[in-house]
Amino acid sequence: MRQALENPFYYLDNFRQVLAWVGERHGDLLHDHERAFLDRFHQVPQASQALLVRMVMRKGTLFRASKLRYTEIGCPMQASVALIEHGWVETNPMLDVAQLFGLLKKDELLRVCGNAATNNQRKIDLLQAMLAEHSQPKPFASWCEGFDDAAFALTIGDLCDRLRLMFFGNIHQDWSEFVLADLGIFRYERVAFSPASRAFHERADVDAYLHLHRCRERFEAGDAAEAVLQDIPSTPYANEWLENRRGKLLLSIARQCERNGDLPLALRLHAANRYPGARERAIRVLERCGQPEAAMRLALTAQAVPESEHEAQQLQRILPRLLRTLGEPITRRVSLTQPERIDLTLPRPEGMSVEQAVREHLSRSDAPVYYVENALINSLLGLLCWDVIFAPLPGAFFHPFHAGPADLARPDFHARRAGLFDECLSRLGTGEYRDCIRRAFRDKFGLQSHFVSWGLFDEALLELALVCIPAEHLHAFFQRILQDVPNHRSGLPDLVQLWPGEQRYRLIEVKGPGDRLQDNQKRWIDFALRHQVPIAVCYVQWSEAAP
DNA sequence: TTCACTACTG
DNA sequence: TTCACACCATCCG
DNA sequence: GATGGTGTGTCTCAGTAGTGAAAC
Ligand SMILES: [Mn+2]
Ligand SMILES: [Mn+2]
Repeated sequence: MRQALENPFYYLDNFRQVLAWVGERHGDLLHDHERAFLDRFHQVPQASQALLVRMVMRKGTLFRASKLRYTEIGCPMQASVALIEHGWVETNPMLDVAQLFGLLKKDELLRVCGNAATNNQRKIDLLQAMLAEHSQPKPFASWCEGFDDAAFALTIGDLCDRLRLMFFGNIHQDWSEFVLADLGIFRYERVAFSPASRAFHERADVDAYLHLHRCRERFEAGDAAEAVLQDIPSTPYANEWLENRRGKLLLSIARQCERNGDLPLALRLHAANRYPGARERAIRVLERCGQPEAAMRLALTAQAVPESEHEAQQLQRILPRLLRTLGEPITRRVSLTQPERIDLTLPRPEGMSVEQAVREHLSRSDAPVYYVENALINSLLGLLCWDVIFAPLPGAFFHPFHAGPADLARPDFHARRAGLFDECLSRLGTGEYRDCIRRAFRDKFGLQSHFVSWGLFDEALLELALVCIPAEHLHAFFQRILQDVPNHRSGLPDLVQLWPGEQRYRLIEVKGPGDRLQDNQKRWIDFALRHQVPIAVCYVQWSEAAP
């Protein structure tokens, strides 16, 4: 049964709220015709407004009247009149064969094209047959003579995407955020950000975001790299956030060039890209096209000032290989201290992961084991530093549906809040951190946070963790994560075992047959060994052969 | 007839 | 729009 | 065995209706 909201036009209210919000805060970033839409929208009948919003919220831009039946709207033909007058919706649109296929059911398609098509073939094969036969688009009514139905095309989808982007500051949050929040499915922290807060300050930035997004969609849809590249600016954006997005897209396009064998283009793109990881790819491409000297030069440049621990780690593998290629002497790497190794032979569990099997095997009544991966440490960090993470710094929050600050993944995330974080983490030195975490757990329970996984994390585990994990360890964990949130929030071991009687714990990374430590896991292991954090790697073999 | 998958809903 | 694992190819001692 | 790379499944709110294809 569906939950009931008292207002059947709830979605229209939400849409109006976005229009008002954007009009108030982003009015100067709108063109005249866009502002005119905001004004005129309120002047059409309510049923027409509602029908438009229903279309905006649904997938695609083409709809049949028979599929637009809503009790609160009534007759869609009648409601569409005002929308067509304003040009927001087009009636009887031209449709090519592919669009027609999206609109009609299979038996209807067979009626439309009474040719050699038979009911036996699948719909996708029918499309192939019809594509060859009908190349010209036709209006819906011409395709479907004798159908008692009409078709509409939404023409303001792009404008609504723009408004949504200006409201949320990203393209992946959609109109359903409102109703999900109203129903209590997603609950968000209330952040006291200033009324002047907004996602964008320049229209050109909105344009650039939308443009990059379209380019990415084309690239992911299979458009040729060269074609997409022609539309991506070749010079950096002044806005650092957008430049980051440009760099990320260029990195994935250049990697596709690597796969296609276009190494010169890949190298050119990587070399000009400041996005993290691009320099490493440039080194690898140079290595691959037989330029070990150039690869070595770039690798040494990188080693002098590595952009991240990840890059330094890659270089430790790349540099010896390059030295060998160049015939230079290799200094053997000193083998670092290794984590404790556990070898287990277990019966292959059915319907259970290898991590769960090890969890059950190692669990004791006085030392339970939890399968937490990144959730435990990140959640403790998110709870202790809740108020810092949700502090209303300029530009960090600008709508009611944030699970974290907008600059969470930026390099200066920690630096911008250094004082606040220092003060917050200092509580780990006094013992008041436990009550602080408990209080956040109770007060904030269920509120969306990028750091806190409420589902994988209950109060029993919280108490055990607070008893068993020393404050100094928590401090070291948190510092490392905050130093580079996107790179360091992952790679933590699968399991944690807690001995409340002895106030100790250990982390256990499980490796089944064929699995091996990943780079980010190795970096966490190195960290743990440096900080005397008990850590083990558990290698599992199956005691019987696979059936 | 059943089942898998998608779009839609609040 | 994430993260971790499963699996494959290649190279090397 | 070490390394690099690619593909896959898991997430997504839970429940419902519609569609199309496979099972029977
Ligand atoms: Mn894992
Ligand atoms: Mn593991």
